[in-house]
Amino acid sequence: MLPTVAAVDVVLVRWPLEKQRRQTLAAEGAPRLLLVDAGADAPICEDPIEDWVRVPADEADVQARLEGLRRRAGREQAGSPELDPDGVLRFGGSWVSLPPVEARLMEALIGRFGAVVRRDHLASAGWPDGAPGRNALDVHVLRLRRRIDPVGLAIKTVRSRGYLLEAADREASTNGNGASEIRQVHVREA
Amino acid sequence: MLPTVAAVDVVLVRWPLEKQRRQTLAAEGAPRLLLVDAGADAPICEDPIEDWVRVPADEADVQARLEGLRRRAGREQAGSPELDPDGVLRFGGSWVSLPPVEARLMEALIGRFGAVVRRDHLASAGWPDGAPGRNALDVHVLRLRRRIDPVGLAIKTVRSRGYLLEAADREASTNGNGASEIRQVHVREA
DNA sequence: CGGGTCCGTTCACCACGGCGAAACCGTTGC
DNA sequence: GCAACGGTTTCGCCGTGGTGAACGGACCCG
Repeated sequence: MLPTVAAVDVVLVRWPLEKQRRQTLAAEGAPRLLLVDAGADAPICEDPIEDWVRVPADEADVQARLEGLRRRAGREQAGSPELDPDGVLRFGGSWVSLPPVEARLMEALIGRFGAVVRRDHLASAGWPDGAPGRNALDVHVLRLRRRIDPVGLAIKTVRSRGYLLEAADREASTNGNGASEIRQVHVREA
Repeated sequence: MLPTVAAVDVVLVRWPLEKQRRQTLAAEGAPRLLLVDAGADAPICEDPIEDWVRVPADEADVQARLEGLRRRAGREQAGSPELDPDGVLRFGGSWVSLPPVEARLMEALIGRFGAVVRRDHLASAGWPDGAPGRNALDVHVLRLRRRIDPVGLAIKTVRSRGYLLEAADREASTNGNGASEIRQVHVREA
C-alpha cells in the first residue's frame, strides 16, 4: 500500500457564504471542500486540491471527496525529502538512517531534488577532501539506491550527465528481503 | 447525451459499469468524469484530472465539473516542453533524458515549437562543427521520435521542408514494447 | 501511364565508453 | 567478534553516435 501520508486536514467551506475564505485558503495552499448551498451555482474548481459537493449530501459521498482531496494534497506536498543532521532521511512518513558518505551525497541530491546533479558535484559533496578511486561514487550510489528504495525514493541515472533524485515511480518493491546489505527501515503507522 | 467539447475532451465513464475503461483512460492521461450510478459507492479520485458525479444530476452541476476538469487538464498539458541544460526534457508531468546530440536537436525544435524547422537548421544545431554523414540527421530524428513518444510529444515530417514538434495525439503509443532501443521513461504518478 | 529520382524511414551493424554490480578486503565501533 | 562502513578491482551490459543499405512513397518527366 501507499506509504501512509501524514494526516492532511481538509477545510470545509460554505459556498457562496465564505467566498473570501476560499481565496485565503487557496493562497495558503490548503485543501478544501466547498459545501454548495442548494440553489447556488456550482463553482468551477481549477485547483486540484479543491473540490465541491452540493449539500445536503450523502455522508459517504462527502467522505469519498474528502479522501480524494487528502490524497491529492498528500501527493502534492509529499514535497522534497528531508535529511536531518544526524543522517536520518525522512520521506512520506517513513525514514532510514544514512551513513556519513551517503548522507552527504543525499544532501547534494536533495538540494536539487528532481533535477540532475553531476557526478563531479556529487563526488566533491561526498568527499570534500578529495575523491577516492574512480568507482567509489558508483558503489555508493548503488548502496544509496538500495537504502532509500523502501522509503519511496529513487535515484535515476542520466547517462553522461549525472544522477537525479525523485519520488519512486511505483511503490512496489515491498518485496520481502531485498539485499542483505540494508537492514533497518522504519515506517510510521497511521 | 452531453455535448462534447472542443479544446480538451473529457471522457464520460459510467461507474462502476466501465471500471476497466477508467483504468485505460487513466493510463493514457485522459481527463474523465465518472457517472456514478445511484446505489453504487463513490470512487476515490486521486488523479487531478478525474472527477465523479452521482447521476442523475443537475445539468449545470455536471457542466461545472466538466469545466473544472478541462481547466485542470489544460493546465497540466499546457505549456511548451522544457529542456533543461542537463538534457532532461520535461513535458506534461513526465520526463526523459536526451543524449547530447538529440538534446541539441530538441533545443532547436522547442525554439520553434509547433512550427517547421528546416533540416539544415537542425543539422547545424545538432552538429555545430559540421555535419557527419548525410543520413545521421534522419537516424537521430528517428531515435528522438521514439524517445519522446512516451512523454506525449511527436515530431511530424513536413516533406521537403523540415520537421515540426508538437504535442502527440493522445490514444496512440499504448502499444506494447516498440523498438528495444529506447528503455527508460519516467512518469510522475498522478 | 511507366520509369526514374528525390526524400525520408528504418534496420543492421560497429566502436567506444559510462555505469552497474558483484566480490573482496581493510578498518572501525559496539 | 560481529556487523556496519568505506574503498578497490573486475567484468560486462548497454547507451551513444556513427555508417551503409534496403525499402517505399511522392513527384517529375517523357
